[in-house]
Amino acid sequence: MLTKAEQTTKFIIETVAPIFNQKGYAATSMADITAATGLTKGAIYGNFENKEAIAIAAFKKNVNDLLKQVAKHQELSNSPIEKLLLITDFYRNYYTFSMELGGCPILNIGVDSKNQNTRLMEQVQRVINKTQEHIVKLVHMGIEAGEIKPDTNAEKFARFMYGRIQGAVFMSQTMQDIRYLREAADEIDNTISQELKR
Amino acid sequence: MLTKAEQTTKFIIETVAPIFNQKGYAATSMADITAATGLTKGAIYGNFENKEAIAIAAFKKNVNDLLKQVAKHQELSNSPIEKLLLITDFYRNYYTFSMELGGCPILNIGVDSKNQNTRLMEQVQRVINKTQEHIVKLVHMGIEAGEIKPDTNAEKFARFMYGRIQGAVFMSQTMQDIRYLREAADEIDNTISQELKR
DNA sequence: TCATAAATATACCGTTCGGTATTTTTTACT
DNA sequence: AGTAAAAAATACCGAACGGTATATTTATGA
Repeated sequence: MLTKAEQTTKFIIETVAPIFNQKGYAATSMADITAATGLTKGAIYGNFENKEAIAIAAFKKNVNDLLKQVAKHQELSNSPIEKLLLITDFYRNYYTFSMELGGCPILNIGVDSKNQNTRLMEQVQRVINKTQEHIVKLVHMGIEAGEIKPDTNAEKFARFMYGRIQGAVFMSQTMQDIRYLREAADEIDNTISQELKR
Repeated sequence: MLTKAEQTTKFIIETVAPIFNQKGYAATSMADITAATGLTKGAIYGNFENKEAIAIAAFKKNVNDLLKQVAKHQELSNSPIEKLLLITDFYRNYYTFSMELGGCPILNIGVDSKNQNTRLMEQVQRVINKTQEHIVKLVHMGIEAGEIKPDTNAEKFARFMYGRIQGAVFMSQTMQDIRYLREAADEIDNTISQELKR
């Protein structure tokens, strides 16, 4: 069972996570946080050391929600190559999904924290590395399972896949046009079936 | 000849352009601006209506520098398809180039201004549309010149090309890894020669 | 050179910033 | 029910925020 403080901490994070994601670290004020939560500064600072700690917790929450959904979507198949296709399939509907988070946290916090907030920046890089390593692992498993060509450069493919998706995420978000994501997903699928599949 | 005020205005823009690009609108303070320029607030506000006007001027300056260089690079050939390849070639070295601007202005200001500063946001969308329309025009010219397959979907290709590049820009900038840009450029070149070229 | 206008500096405005010490309220346990 | 501990509210801090009215300096042209 959660203590009162733990409940409040959770409540604060869940409430301010989309705000930090939308507005960024510097543009989100303590007043924004108290207004959104209905709590006073005393309550906020009783649960967090400072503003940065809230921002980091909010980012982790957003990323966790995101990665959990991506992981869940991959459970629909046991085949490594199918799992890769399920990742792209997730991003086909990412426009709507990310709206609830206040945009894509990787993109938003990545750009926002660059040369600004080192701690947040490190978190972003950690998540990107982790995700790419997951793709690499899937490729290697696909190779072992005989689904994927053995000479595939897994790391290079991971960079392609992640970079292609993030570009589409940025374009869709900025131009408010879902096509960028759909077309990127289709293209990655084509690459998988034409260049990876053996 | 420029008046004193025009010189100062120009000096302010050139000095603060990389700062606004790095830190974003909210995180750049008037104190940052006075410190960087060595001028006082009186001088700044004598030349600009408010902080937003400085931010917009700075963004336009950065974009102008960028687009001018891209345009210049395309002058190396008269062939539409070669011009497309020259655009990707420009982005091969964009990592170093964009460093001087404080990162990619389209990416940085696009993400920063989203749901924050409408005026800046509109500027970003305008620039993206303009650039994509330029790519569309090149494709159409390539078709007319018999260089490009007539059934090419120019708009879709423009979305692919721009989205692919911006994704690589984000990844290279965030992960401080030039490979994303190089590999994206190579891939776009392959697409051009394999799917567009007739 | 001298008056005028343009440009810049100074000093200050009210507000908001992140953060904290203290008081009050609520919770949990005997 | 009473009490100790935990949690939240209040009231405040100094600093920084964007912006402005006014004074001072600098440039310009007769």
